[in-house]
Amino acid sequence: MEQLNNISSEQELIIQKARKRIIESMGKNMELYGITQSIGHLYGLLFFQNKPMTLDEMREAMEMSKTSMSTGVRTLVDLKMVNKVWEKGSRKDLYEVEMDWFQTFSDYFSLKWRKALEINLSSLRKSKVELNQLSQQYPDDTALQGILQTDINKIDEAIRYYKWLDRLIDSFETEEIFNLVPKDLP
Amino acid sequence: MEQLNNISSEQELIIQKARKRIIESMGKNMELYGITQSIGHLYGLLFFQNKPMTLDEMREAMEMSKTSMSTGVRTLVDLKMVNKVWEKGSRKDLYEVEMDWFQTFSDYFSLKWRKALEINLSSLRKSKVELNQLSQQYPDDTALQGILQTDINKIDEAIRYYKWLDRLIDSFETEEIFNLVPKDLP
DNA sequence: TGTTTTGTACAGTTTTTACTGTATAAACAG
DNA sequence: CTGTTTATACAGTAAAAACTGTACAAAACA
Repeated sequence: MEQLNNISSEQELIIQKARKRIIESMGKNMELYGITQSIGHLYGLLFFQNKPMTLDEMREAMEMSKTSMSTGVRTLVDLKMVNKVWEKGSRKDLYEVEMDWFQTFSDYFSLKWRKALEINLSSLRKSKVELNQLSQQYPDDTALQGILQTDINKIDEAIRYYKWLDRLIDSFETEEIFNLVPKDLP
Repeated sequence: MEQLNNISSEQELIIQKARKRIIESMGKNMELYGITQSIGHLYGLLFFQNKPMTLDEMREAMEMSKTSMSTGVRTLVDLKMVNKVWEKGSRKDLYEVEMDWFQTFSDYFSLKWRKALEINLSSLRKSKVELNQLSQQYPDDTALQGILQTDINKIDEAIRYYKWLDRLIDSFETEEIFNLVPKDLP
């Protein structure tokens, strides 16, 4: 690891232990971000690396295959948790963590939430149209109307929720959320 | 399904199709809530059921084992997405969905986020103490101090992020979030 | 109390996901 | 252009998760 060769091994041990605690804690909790424990661990490793890392360095540190490092780091890049960086002279790809966790957090949940929102909202609306058409077709069928009204009410309530979620996501994407819930207390 | 026997089979078909689209859409997106597709599907089934359901009814509708229904519905109850309800006369357990999706959403993410927050914050603080101690022990070792400062800065930035997340979760739990991002636009 | 019904623990099976090693395509240096 | 290095596609294997059926314990009823 980077400049740790300038200090005593006793000191290094303490630092490594302190880092390891955090890295493993990250690894455990990264399932929240839908990533596996070992990819979470990889993230933690990159977090404390003070320079960009190559796939071979990761492979060595993680004691895993290069293929796993390649797919793992790609996942992290897709989630914008890690960035690919360029360094002249090196023909290896280099990666480093995105240090802005506020950004990472809002990127991740914006992405996931919006994906679910779009699919669900589209289904809800399509079904609502069909039920409304059926309703207009048999306006005097009270049994039918009762059922339809129940379903349409549920759909409307769901749509109401998704409209709210849409605005919440907007507040993440525009960073308005940091006005509403400030990064630091005054 | 409940009162669907009072209407023509042609009408029922349209309703079932409309429901099915939504249920399957839910099933697909429920992985966001860390639940499997079939449990998501079960949730969707319960969503359109207009009365509480027993395990046996679920098993029949889902064409799955009763054991799976038992574990599946238990997962949903743990996540507060489904409630166990009591009905005199029946000695079977009955379940129905929590219809307040705002509540479901904030319960789920409060729970998950807070769990991760507590574990990570605790590791970060513990490691920070150790690094600070090491720093005070060798105040003149510039190589060491450089490394320590870098690590401590990272830890501080992470702590800053978690403090923010803590306040965000608070706003979910106190429902203050609905003042900041209102459920309905005026 | 004994009898019946209901939910779940547990072990075994199937399916899915994570991971590895090799083979190959793409990128680069000379 | 040729030779070398690097990342990844792919097929196979190992590990994990989802699901099932049986067997049993807890609860409800008579």
